[in-house]
Amino acid sequence: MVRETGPEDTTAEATPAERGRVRADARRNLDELLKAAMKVFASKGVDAPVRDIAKEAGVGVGTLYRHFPQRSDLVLAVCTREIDACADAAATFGDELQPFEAVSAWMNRYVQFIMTKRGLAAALYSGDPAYQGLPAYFEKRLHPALQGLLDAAEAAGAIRSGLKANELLRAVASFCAPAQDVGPEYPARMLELFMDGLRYRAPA
Amino acid sequence: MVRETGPEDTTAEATPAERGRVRADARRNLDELLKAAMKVFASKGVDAPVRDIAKEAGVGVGTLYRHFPQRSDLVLAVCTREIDACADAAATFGDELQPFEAVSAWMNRYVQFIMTKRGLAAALYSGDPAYQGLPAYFEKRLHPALQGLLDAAEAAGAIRSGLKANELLRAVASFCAPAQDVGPEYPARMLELFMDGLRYRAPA
DNA sequence: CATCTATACGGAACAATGTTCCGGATATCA
DNA sequence: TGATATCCGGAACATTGTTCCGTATAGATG
Repeated sequence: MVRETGPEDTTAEATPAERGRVRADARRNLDELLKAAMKVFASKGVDAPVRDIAKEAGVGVGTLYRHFPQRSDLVLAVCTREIDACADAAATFGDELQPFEAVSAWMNRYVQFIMTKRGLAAALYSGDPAYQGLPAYFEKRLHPALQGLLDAAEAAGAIRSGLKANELLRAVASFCAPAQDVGPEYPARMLELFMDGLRYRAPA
Repeated sequence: MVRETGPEDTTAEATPAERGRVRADARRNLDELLKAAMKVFASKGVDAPVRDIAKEAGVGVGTLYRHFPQRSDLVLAVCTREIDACADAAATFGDELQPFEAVSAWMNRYVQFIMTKRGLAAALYSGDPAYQGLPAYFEKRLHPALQGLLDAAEAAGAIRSGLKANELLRAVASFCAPAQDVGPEYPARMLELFMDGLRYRAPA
């Protein structure tokens, strides 16, 4: 992260990656690392040792740290990637499903995302400044994704009007929070209620 | 934690503490450790190293681990103690203040408790089984504490009726959650609103 | 195809921290 | 005062995040 002080590099190349020249093995390893991290985080939680991830990726720890200078950078990258995947699903559902079904399908996708990211929630609450930007990214990607489906459904008269995507996201996330007295199917039931509520006052 | 397998110990003495005979220095050290832990957790967060706590208590790590076999046991003990302190304050306020003022004073105390235990919230959300019982203890102590004050205030006609202590606790805790766009005085303002709401429909 | 160099890799080594172990100190009792 | 159950201190061990550097190699060049 040290920048050379020559007069010509204030605008252009600092690192090979930024010059667009990345060795093929580097790119491949970065991909392996991300896949491995997702797998290990899913099975052992976000607190899994870095070495486990490196081993799963078939790579040394040095390589891991070359791509992700801090452990939190890896966590961040995985989160970002999964937020993206969830957001991108909206476009697919919007294309392939009826307006209301698209909203419903996406909300289920969203619940699944939230439920598998419990350890991550802990990281957020920990106050580690490395994760400060995540909530903003979460909102930046997921809000428009849902709002688009909502607008389409409202335009089609399939759901009531005046719904705020952010409020739905927050509410659904909140009842996905862990509780000791309810079963794992609880969030799904609550979401069903929610979705029925959405269309209860639909004009059409 | 290993129990000897003799036939006579199924009902009685297993450890000297359970026989009621604890050496004075042991009891004193346990107290020092708790005080030290509270101080260190408050200044460096709940992730502070065990050695720091031992040093603050003027004690070796071995001693710390004798009293708290796991790090989480120490955290647990501190939490329990602070929950107790908060709950016990209700009796004091109930004795010394007018019914409504008692409720108000305790709610402020509760907010203060919640605000200083942010790192702890992270521990809870982490899913570590060591902390599984904490929410139940939280509810067991705090619910009756507030309910008592609420009942007294309602009986005196100082607040509206039908309030559920648990709902108030949950709601207040929820707006004490960290948010990046509000100042530190936000919870206090919200609580003020809440308290005004409490007496708005009071009969007297 | 051979050579060369910037780039990337692997894993040993280091540092911080939770946990265990045991020789020695000491409170308590007779 | 002496015996002994109990407790203490801190060195040692295990795990995990992070750094370092000698080695390997992708990709360019001839």
